[in-house]
Amino acid sequence: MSIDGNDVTAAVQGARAELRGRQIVDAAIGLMQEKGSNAVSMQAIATSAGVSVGLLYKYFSDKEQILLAAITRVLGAFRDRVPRAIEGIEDPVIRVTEAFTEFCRAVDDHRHAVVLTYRESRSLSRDGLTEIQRQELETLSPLIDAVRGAADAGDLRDVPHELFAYDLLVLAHTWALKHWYFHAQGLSVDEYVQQQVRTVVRGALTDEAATRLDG
Amino acid sequence: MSIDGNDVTAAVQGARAELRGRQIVDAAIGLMQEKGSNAVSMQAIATSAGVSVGLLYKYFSDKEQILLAAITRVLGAFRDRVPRAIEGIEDPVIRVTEAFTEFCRAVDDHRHAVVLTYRESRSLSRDGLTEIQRQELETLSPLIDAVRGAADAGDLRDVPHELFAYDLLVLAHTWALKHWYFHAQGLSVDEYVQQQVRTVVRGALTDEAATRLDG
Amino acid sequence: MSIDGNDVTAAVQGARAELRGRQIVDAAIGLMQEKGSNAVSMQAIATSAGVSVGLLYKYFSDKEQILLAAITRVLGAFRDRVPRAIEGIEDPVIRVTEAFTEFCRAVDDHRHAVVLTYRESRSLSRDGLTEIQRQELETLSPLIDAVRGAADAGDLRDVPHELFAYDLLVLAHTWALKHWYFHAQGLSVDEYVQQQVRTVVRGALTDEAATRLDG
Amino acid sequence: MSIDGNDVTAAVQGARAELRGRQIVDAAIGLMQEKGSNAVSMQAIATSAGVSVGLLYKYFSDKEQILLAAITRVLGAFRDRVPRAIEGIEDPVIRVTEAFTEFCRAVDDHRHAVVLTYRESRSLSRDGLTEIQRQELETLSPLIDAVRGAADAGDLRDVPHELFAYDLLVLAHTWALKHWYFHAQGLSVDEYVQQQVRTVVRGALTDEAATRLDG
DNA sequence: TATGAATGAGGGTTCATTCAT
DNA sequence: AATGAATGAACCCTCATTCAT
Repeated sequence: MSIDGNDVTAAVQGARAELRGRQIVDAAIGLMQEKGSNAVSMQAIATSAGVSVGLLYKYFSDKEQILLAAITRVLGAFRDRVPRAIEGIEDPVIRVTEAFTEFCRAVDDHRHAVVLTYRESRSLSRDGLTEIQRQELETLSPLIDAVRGAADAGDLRDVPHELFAYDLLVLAHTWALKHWYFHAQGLSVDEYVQQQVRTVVRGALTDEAATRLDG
Repeated sequence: MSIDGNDVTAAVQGARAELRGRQIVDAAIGLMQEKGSNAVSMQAIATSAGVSVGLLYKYFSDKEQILLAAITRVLGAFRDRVPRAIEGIEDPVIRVTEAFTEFCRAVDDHRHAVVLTYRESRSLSRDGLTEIQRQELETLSPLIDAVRGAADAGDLRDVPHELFAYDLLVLAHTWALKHWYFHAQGLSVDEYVQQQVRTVVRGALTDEAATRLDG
Repeated sequence: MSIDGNDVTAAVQGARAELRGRQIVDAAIGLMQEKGSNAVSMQAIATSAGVSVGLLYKYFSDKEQILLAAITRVLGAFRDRVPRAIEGIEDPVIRVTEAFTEFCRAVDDHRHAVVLTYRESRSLSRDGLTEIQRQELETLSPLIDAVRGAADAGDLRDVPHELFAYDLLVLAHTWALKHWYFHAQGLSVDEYVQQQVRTVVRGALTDEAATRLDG
Repeated sequence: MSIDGNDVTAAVQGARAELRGRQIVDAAIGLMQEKGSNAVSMQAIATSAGVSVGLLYKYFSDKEQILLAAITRVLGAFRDRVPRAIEGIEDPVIRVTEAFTEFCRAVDDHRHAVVLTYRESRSLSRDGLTEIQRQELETLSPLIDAVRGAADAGDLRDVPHELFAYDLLVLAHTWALKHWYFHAQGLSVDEYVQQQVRTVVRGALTDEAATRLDG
């Protein structure tokens, strides 16, 4: 089997198309981070991506789709990184703390993008908003699993699993949302994680599990 | 001490001016609550406040000042309500839970405005943003005090006071930010508070204090 | 009864508003006549009317409303002039010829506007189009009345009344639509009318009525 | 005479070029017919013709040329169909009625395209417009011939030949331009033709010729 | 010959802000 | 003090046209 000219052409075009889409979304994320959301005009995205306004509409049907793609990219990273980080870890408690840790690190890597998720989501249509919320729930899912694992192992006090998992998610987001505060306190992300583990995670554990965590 | 005619006039004018300012900010908050912040145009604020567009600019130099005043008012409510709610309560643990509870209820009363604070903050000027952050710290202050009180009484595990207080603040905000989620779960604000107390506050207490909370 | 300041103010404002509306529609008609329909941009209308783009939207909700108002103005003139022109004329045949004559003269006075009606009507929404068609039927109505009058007097051959009236309307429009042709033939509007009467109207009459017309 | 390889190539290319041009114009006409002329974008024409946008510009220098070619094709059909339809008919009066009938049927086959001719003509350049007018006169020509034939045979009252012929042309166009009206009246194209013949053509005939028509 | 990605001027529309009254 | 008519820059989006491949 050989690859003929058309296939090559198609492949090249596909690759270029992908590249363009990435360029545009990157530009959008970049702008959203540094400027007020108002500044994220199609013109600004085009300029920042180094393409024309018209081309934007070849790759995305309208502005909302660009926003959606940008947010999706960030949330996708969260969804994928957390399960991978706790792969192979046996201790249910460590699975929880490591899931939270990785989530916080992912947030740290996309700090501005997380902020923009909170800021831009309401400028989406109802459908777009629903889609983003669905994706956020996907990022919650690995946390819930880890928490349930700990609960099944008898390591958790009697706390509502989903709420506890959601708290972990929110407190990971908080690292981005309130970075101005923690930064003023001279806190690094690792210190932040460690303190939150000591404060929130440890508090949800049974004494036995807590001893294991401390040890 | 005598009050002459000019003073009276000035006083009346001052009172009227204050009234006008209040009217305008009320209108702005009202619009923010019910409509998407898209609806918060100067024209909409003017109409809703029952004044002319021109008059808005007599009381506020530009739109940012109105937004700032609106956010300030909401944050002010948080700052004032929490200390008042725990006035006279003796038990340090109950002071913490009640402070948190009141904070959540205040958030519930201004749900959309809280969301808007997160959403609009980056459209403010740097100065405006700094001012909002300063005010947020003021709302944090009563929570820190309550937490310190519990710590001083020996009711707290070894957790960082400020971070713990900040978590409570964030989780109060979360009631507004993630209301779509909790609403889908059929959670009322009181149930939310109760579960968060069980999950986060209880976990920060010593065994002795926890027993007191449960009892 | 006296007119107080507010009434005066309101009256003045009302007059100014009316003036503005007229200005804008005049500008729109002017542009539509001389340029291709593409050239009738909101910017062009604004410039031609001597106002800003923004102001256009204070008086008309969107572009379609301006177009609609322009067409309505022209059709209104047709509707009003024809009945007035045949007021007091007794002879049913003369009423028909005079109605047609006046219609043609009205068309001649608004030649370009008639052309624009044909040209722009399809850029309207379905509702707008329906409205224009309704108005065109109003301009047809006096012609139908005149034709029926002649028919009732026994002056008409057996021709379908409405179609005959509609033919007269169309042939009046034709003076505008095909002016390039008649102009090349050196025909004046009065000569055009006279020839059409001889050709179309006379042919619809009974011999007796035709003799009366010729006489 | 010999045809060498290059000639063959050139001939094939010429044929292909002609085919392409036809494809494109067909697509343009098709779009004009079914959609509002809004849909007639270069992209839409290309897609509908099954070629690329770029190729359009190999065959036509710009959009106006495509529009022009499309209108030309439609008018060409009118020019050709009418003489063919009355070929071999002897009676001068029947030649007139049949010419009109065929014209109306041709209009009915291209209803939207006729409307578009009226609508788009002013968006053409002056040269383009002149060309269209010249072509319209070509479609008038067979009607004039038929009318002159009837006049020469003494079948016509004293009516201006050209104007009468032009009226027939305009009333044929009217079937398209005012289709909304006739459609609302439940009129088919054949009924329309029959009524117009009774109203307009019959009225231009001498009594003797009219009797022949009725018989 | 044929493609379609890329351009950018121009379209309609909104809205914070100003100023004559 | 108060109005609201007026402004115009900026928004999102479309489409005729070009050109590297």
